[in-house]
Amino acid sequence: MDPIRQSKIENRKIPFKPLPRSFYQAPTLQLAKDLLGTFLVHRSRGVSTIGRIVETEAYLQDDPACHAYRGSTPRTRVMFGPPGHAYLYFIYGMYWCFNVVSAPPGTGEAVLVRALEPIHGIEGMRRRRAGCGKRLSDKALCNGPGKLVIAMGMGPRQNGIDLTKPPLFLAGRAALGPDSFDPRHILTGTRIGINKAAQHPYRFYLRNNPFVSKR
DNA sequence: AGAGCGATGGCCT
DNA sequence: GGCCATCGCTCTA
Repeated sequence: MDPIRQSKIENRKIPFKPLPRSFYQAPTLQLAKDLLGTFLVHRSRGVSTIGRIVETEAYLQDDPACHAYRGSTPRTRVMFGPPGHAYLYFIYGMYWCFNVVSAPPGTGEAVLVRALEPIHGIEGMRRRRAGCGKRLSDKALCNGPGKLVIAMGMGPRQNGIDLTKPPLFLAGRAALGPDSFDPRHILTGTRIGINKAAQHPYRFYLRNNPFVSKR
């Protein structure tokens, strides 16, 4: 995004409104595509951090790669709850990953959010992501599931919370105005970093988008 | 540009 | 005890 447009977005009063519960009632594979182009908004201590979703992965109940494949456990309990809630899990002893719970209660499915385009609160993102002391580029802030959780100021506290109201919610594709999204730009591929059921085309991302984790 | 690898700790069998 | 929906660094090209 060009710097002029960027500063306009940074300066405007935040008009973003939460999507309703009905948005999350689509089948999980459909929801994974519907989430592309929507805005993840986190309001914390009076400031908003916003990223636009550019890459997702679907995890289905009958899918061996899905955490819920073997049924509900203490960790996966929220995946079996109502759709439109946050599921965050701890991975590799270091990182948290953010999912949108989908499917009706009793069915354990979710969509992993893998990458965001930074939209608002970018300097805050850079501060939270600056572990090594180097200044990260905008492209490097949210191009991975562990990275975006850090950049957005999220963590285990958000596990299980309702995404249809602040402080953490999604806003529709039109939030920046009409024509800011073209569904024909959605590409499909295989999921990243898994071994089981690796052949399923359950990854979705935007063509030529510089903020996805991997082309 | 891409392969290899260590860090690090919870979860589940 | 093995696995893991990751990341950042180093080494080779």
